[in-house]
Amino acid sequence: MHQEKALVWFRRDLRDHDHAALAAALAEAGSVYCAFVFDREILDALPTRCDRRVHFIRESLVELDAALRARGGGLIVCHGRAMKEIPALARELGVTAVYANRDYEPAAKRRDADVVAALAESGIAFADLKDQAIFDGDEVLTQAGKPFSVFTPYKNAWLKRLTAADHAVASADGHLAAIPPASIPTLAEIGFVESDLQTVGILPGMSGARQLWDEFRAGRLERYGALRDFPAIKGVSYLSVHLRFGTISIRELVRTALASEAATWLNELIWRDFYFMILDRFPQVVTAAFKPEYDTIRWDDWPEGLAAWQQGRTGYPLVDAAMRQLNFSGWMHNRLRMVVASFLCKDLGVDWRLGERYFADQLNDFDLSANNGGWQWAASSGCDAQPYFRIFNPVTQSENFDPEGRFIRRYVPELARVPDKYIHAPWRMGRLEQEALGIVIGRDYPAPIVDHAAARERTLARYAVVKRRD
DNA sequence: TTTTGAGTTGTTCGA
DNA sequence: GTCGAACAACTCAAA
Repeated sequence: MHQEKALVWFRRDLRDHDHAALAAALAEAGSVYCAFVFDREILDALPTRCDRRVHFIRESLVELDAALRARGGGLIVCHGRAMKEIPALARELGVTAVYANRDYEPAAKRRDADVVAALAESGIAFADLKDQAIFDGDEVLTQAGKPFSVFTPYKNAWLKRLTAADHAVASADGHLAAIPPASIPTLAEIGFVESDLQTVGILPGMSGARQLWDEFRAGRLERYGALRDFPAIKGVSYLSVHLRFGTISIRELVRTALASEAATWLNELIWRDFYFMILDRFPQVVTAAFKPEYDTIRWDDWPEGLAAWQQGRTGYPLVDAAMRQLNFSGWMHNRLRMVVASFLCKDLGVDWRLGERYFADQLNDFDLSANNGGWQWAASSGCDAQPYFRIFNPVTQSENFDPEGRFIRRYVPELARVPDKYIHAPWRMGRLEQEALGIVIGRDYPAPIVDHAAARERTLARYAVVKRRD
């Protein structure tokens, strides 16, 4: 296929290297334009006008534009409905094809189908490329040709299928079309205000990704398996937001993980593919349980419980510290995502979808596939082949993964003076001791909102409806 | 078709 | 406090 002029539509892939759609366009077209659309359909649905993700995207676009300009091109940035803007821009530029990287979310698929139809009316081709994932939903299948629903056999098949070509750099020589000077809208121009991105230490763009990646690769990749479960320790990569917006290439991460024999970290990257696959092949998970029988569970309608969880005042220090980390920074350690998700579903008895929604609003790295997969796993309604379901004990998790309470004290400063012995369950302190420390439970820090042992019994009863009955 | 081995991250109990 | 077994008990995926 040869195109005279082509347009690359950037979405969640804000980089100019190792980029499948850009490489394909450069290889196949004489001249390539680049564009991004601030999609009103997405922006208007956000709950507030101060959003770190919009801020992150905007700053990343400035850097992407500069990188493209250094190569003789530049980025055209529109603000409107993508399904109108992209076909209109394609016609205006006179391109014969639009290239984009494939997206697996149901809403994105519908949008892209609309764009394809509108382009077709003008005789313009649309090519979507695999870029977000190493393997698409139809590439790693069971011997019966069906998608996997259990991770480990999926992972084994994924690894068996992998060749160097699957993680090769996507690059091509070609010509970027020159465009007039930068016209990237400010946040104010798209109806948003500045966020505290810098304050919470997030560096956007390819340069921000590069800095984190260099640091992780040089010093921590090898120790990831040993340190990843401790939220007080700098053990993980912190690259999630960059993977979300494509400021770093998944292929580069996989290449390095393989070369370093960093199997535990590679597993996490395979989980990412797994949940892309699940969302692609089972789009009903967006609203329903992956295992349908779990939709017969009756959840409690408890707005005050949900609010206490959201605001980090459940009286369980690790849960509260984790939620406050999320509220403060837009990020939460993965171990804690499991702890707080389990707490909402299995201690408070609240529908996992409400927790999923809160994470969707708060997480800088929010990705529908991974967030939904994680919540369904925590609620036991998702992809987990265990014959029974797990109920995390929030105190035991705290003792195991924040043994000295360092993480707790960082985000729940009112407990700073509580001795290590009681930091995981401060209500166990005697009244006199509480008063001596000046931390009275119920006055200076909440009493536990539920008793875990009792909540556990209620959950066992609540979940009994999913048992097979003969 | 039937059988077999195994499943991200756990908890509790009793020695 | 530590350790190993019991818990619960199903369904996936391959042989």
